Amino acid sequence: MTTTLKDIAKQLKTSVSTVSRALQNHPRISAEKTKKIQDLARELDYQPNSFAINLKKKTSKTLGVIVPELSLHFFSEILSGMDETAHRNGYQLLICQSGEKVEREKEQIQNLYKANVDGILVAVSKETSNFGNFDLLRKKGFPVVLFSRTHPNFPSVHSDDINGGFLATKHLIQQGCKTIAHIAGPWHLYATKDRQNGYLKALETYHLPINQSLIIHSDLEKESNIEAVHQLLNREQNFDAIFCFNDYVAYDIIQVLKEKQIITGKDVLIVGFGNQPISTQMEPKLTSVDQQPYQIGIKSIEMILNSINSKIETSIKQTEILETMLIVRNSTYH
Amino acid sequence: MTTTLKDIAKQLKTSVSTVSRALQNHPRISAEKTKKIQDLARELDYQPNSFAINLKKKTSKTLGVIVPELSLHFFSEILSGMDETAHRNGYQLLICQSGEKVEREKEQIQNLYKANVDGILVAVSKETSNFGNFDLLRKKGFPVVLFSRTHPNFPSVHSDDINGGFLATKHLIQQGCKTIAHIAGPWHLYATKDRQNGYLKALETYHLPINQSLIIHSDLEKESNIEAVHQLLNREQNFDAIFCFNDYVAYDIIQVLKEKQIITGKDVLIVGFGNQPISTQMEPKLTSVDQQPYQIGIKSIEMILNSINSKIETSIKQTEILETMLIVRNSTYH
DNA sequence: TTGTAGGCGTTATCAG
DNA sequence: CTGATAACGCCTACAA
Repeated sequence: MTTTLKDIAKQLKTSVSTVSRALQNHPRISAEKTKKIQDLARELDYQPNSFAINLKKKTSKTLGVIVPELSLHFFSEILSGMDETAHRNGYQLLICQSGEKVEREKEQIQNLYKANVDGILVAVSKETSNFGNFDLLRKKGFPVVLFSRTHPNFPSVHSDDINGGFLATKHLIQQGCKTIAHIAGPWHLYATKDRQNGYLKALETYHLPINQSLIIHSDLEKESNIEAVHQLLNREQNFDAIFCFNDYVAYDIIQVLKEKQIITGKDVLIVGFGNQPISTQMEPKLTSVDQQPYQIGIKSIEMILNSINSKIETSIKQTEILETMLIVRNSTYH
Repeated sequence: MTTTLKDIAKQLKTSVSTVSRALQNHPRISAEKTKKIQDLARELDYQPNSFAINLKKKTSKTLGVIVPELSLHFFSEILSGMDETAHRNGYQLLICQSGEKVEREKEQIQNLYKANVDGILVAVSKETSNFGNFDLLRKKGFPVVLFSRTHPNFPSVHSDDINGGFLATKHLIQQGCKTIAHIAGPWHLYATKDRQNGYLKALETYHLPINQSLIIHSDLEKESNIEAVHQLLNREQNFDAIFCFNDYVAYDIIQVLKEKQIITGKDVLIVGFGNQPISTQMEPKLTSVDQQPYQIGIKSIEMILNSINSKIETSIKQTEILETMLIVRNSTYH
């Protein structure tokens, strides 16, 4: 049996409320009695029942987090930052994954809501195009923060992908490249537009022609990536660089180039995005844009705690955009 | 305001208990009334208050999980399996990390315990040598399952590292290697002993001499790994293969060999352990022992649910050992 | 300074 | 079939 306030009260022949107060160091309880109570509590290894406290206080000090895929390094890095920050603030994390399925995502939102978490953070699944679920929550004044995979209508934390795309492309231009291709992601991801816009902006800024046939969209699956390079290779016009939507795309691309005896970093320069572990593990090491996932985690928690703690209208649209930076490695540097 | 049973009762001029029963499809409530109540509940978007239910039922349908590092792929893969299985069984996961610190681990155990989770799963931190915290919990009859980083006195789920080491070494022997070095992990990890024992067993089985100077321990940090190869290279006697404690060690080793113009897969064969993404991303691709982390996650949850649901003494020592298998790639195959 | 009483939202027991 | 009533463990006016 776990010990309760009542147990302590009974043993000390006092009342539950006195015990409760003593344990909270309430000033109006005599020092003597307080000590006695606290000692006994320690002795009996008293643990306040969180259910009762939650019920009373209507708060669980728990936040729900939904990620598409727990095992994607980018997300686990974010979670790491979240965990750190949440704990520093006395919160715990109820973490679950959507598996990139809208249905599952919806279900998880329900679960978390039912579990009475104090707020929900989510990186939306690839499939999600309808944000009704989130809107419903917000309508109820329930704190929601989107991170990484976001939507302009919600409080969000994500990296500055536009500038990331710009930096990547600018770097290629400065390395002397004239014909820079871009393998873009699927349209429904916000990041796709942003990275592509950064790419376009750099071309404009440095007065290079924009050629739509140099922009190829991939659904990010391996086959699609390979198909994308082939498309580029089959054009009559040559290219001397590729800015890839992410590091995994870059990896796949480079494998194909290798087969064709095209040397990355010399014949063709490649830049990835995400600065994932793969970028330093592959050969050649990949120049990539860092997104500070750990920081994304920290900022997301801070934002939601902010909206939980301020009784102010939580619907103020808030967006935190984290700086991206280019990490130069051998794939663009000979 | 969120709606409660009382609200519904009031509107329908009935009692709270009737509403409660109707919502649970209790057989002794008239079909008509049940329908009316359920309809209104849906309309008002009634959500049962989990705090109250938990308080009443003394169970939270929540499991606590502690991992050393959320962003290590091996663990996030395990978590993925856990999440899947937990949800299928109606449980949620409170996930946190120890950062490989005993202090932090202890704190997290306390947090989870206070949060009234129904059980705790943990992969112990590297620093942990004293299992007192876990013993305390077990003494109270509190369900604890260790996974991956385990201890023989507790219910555990981990991979068959002995056989993994055996398979890896046997493979090297069958590839014709005669002088096989082993870069082992730090002693306090159980896996270290197991993998090394597997290695020794294979040498014995195939009648190869055991040479202690071929076994070098590393603390798994990069410097330590590099130091380890150097030690091997400086021996008077040559070696033709290295079985590494894990894939990251293998990666570091291979980098050093490359610098020395020693060709992996030809001059020296290398086997890693873990079959992590890095093993297919590096060049050459690494032969490695797969540990089925996703399965570890599944089995761990099943084990703890088992001990939660069976009122039988939870202290039955239980151990689930998952099969390992060798994945052959270019680092041992020319 | 301390105790009593009521309530948080649900469930379960016991009458009716 | 339905409705009080108590209880889960804790907190907090309000009294004393």
